[in-house]
Amino acid sequence: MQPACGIFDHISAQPPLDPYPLEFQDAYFGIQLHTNFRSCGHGQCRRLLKLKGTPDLLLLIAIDDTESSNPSKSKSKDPQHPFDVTNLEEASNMFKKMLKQRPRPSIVRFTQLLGQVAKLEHYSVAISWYKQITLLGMGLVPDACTLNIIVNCFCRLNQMGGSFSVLALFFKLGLQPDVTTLNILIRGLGQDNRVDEATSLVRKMEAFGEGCKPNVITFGTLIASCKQGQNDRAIQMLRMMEKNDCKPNVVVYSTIIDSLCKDKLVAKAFNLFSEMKSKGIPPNIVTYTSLFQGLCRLGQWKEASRFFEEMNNNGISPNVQTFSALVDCLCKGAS
DNA sequence: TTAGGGTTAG
Repeated sequence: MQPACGIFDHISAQPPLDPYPLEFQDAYFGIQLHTNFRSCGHGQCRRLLKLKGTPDLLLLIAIDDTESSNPSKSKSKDPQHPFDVTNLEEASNMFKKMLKQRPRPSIVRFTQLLGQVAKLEHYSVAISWYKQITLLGMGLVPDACTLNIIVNCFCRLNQMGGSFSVLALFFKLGLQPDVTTLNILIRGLGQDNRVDEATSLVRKMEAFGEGCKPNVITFGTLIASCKQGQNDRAIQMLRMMEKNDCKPNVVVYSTIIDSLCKDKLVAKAFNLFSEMKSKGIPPNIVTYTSLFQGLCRLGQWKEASRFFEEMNNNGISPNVQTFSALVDCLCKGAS
């Protein structure tokens, strides 16, 4: 319960988890109440609320752990081939089938399906199905994979209160969030224009325990959350990651280069381009396209043409984005 | 042992 408390001093969540600091004891019920209870009025939800503060949930977890710790039992249950659902209807049919199946499929199997639904961008559906399978009546207890998917679904829906409720649930269930969990939250905060909080979270990540050290994706996400006009901040973050012994890669550099080009700071972008090459980080088609577009937008056709040639000489072939950028500039009459 | 996170156009 302890590692995250300090972090919440700097992250504001929304009801029903106020006030801080969180004790986490209401987390499980909080998320149900937050997303389900108000609208559904089902008996199951009422029962859930009545159980608040009792050890029933823990008992249930203990029962589930006993079952899943028996390898012979769990192995025979589920063939582990991935689902091949291409649309929501197929996924929905599969979900209904799984609900009727006896013995009931494991949480792993349900998690696979939730992951597919989330990939299809049906985030609300994934959350709704998650709630169904974790209601006490079904007795399935989510694992860290399940929760990561749901944290991401809330983030994608721009419902950060829901995301942080699920983070609290990690602790409630004795699960360890990992760097990916936190990266998802950082992305969500950034999209919600809460870059200060995202930065604060990055600085405190290691307090979450082992496996939560910020990585190149953490910084890449944070840098990508800097909107136009925040290039200095993005570059500061680049330096911050280097100080943290985290080597920037082509994605990190390309993100900043693109942002500089969009702000017409093409010379600065080329400085970073030189910097990355001097560090042995080879630019890719994204890097080249951003710079090429930057030159085209300024109407620097000679330079653009020379740069296009350089790109080809370096074995990078233009793609549809490269040509679209060119066509767009020509149509808009940059000169 | 299943899944989840960062970059380019219009």
